[in-house]
Amino acid sequence: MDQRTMPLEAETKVAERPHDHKDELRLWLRLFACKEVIESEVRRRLRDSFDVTLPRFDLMAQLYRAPKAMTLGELSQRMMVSNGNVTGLVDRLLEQGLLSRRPSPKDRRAQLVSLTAEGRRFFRAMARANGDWIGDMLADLSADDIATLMRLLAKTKASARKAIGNGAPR
Amino acid sequence: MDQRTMPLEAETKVAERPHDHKDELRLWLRLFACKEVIESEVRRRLRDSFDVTLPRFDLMAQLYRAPKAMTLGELSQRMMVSNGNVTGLVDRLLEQGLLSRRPSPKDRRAQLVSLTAEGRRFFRAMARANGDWIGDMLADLSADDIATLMRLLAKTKASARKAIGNGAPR
DNA sequence: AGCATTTATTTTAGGCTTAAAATATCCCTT
DNA sequence: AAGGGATATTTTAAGCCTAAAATAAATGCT
Repeated sequence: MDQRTMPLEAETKVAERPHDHKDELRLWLRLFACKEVIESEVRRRLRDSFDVTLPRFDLMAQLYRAPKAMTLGELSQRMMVSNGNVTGLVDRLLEQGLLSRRPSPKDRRAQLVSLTAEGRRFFRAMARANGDWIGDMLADLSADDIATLMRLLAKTKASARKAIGNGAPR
Repeated sequence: MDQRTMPLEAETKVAERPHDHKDELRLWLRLFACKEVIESEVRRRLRDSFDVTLPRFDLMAQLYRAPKAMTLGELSQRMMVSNGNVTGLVDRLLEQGLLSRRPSPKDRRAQLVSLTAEGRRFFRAMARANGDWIGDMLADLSADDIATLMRLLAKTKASARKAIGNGAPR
């Protein structure tokens, strides 16, 4: 990388006298707390108003926005959760009559799931409420605040991915 | 609020033609995704390097930073999780010898838990590693970026709390 | 003292989540 | 066509998490 200034500094920075990362840690804690406040309220309202959990809402959102029926594998990828997780969620949504399931015509291992008519209606109602809730909760942010946050959170995510290895492996 | 233009607009805004809150929703999704990238990596590394879960790490952090031993109730309040949750976490940490437990001298219902010497050693090692991980993951953010994010995330949290009822009930 | 209320904790029932193992099927190479 | 590796899904075991009910002890009121 970039070692135009003081090669010795570059060495000692990591090995000898690491910073305490205090500001970064505080930022991480604040990010987490911020997300926690919003998420826990969304979960509570989904439960109270619709008797539904956030994971089920997320799964339905994926299906609602998808142009076609999806396999469980596609669902688990898009939701960024494990396969086994999706199996259970789909089972429970099937029981509720919100999803339908049919074997994939191309692959006998796979199954295609999609929302039923009732599932679509139900999701639309939830999505509208969810939009209102988020709009309310973020109402004190100006358009500028939102734009700045969008930019800096994208930068944050990119930085993390880079350090992790996703997106720019060392 | 600000109604210098078109008082009618202000009325219809909520009741009749609510905005779709698209920007707010996108911000919420990005905040969530950002947190998810960092958190899942921290969980993975805690497991791989220390064979420990994030909730156990969090619980130990509370005890480490506290000046005195704490009751389970205090723990659950500070961690913002349910009482029953703490019961299980404490059980498992006791099994591992990282915590000790004694009856409260003042209240026979309550118990005081604190880190054992081994628990303190172990937590210090984890905390150091955790600080390094977060420092690495957020390395591309400038001091300015961090300051701006701290400010706007505080504003975001305040806005959400206000809408929820915590901090400025309607 | 006696009784109701509150508080600290545990238990219970149910759902979410993962990693790893097990199944079933597909696809490619020979 | 037969075998071997890849892929889609389910199962399993373990842990996290909550709300609500159950216990046990403290507190307050009369």
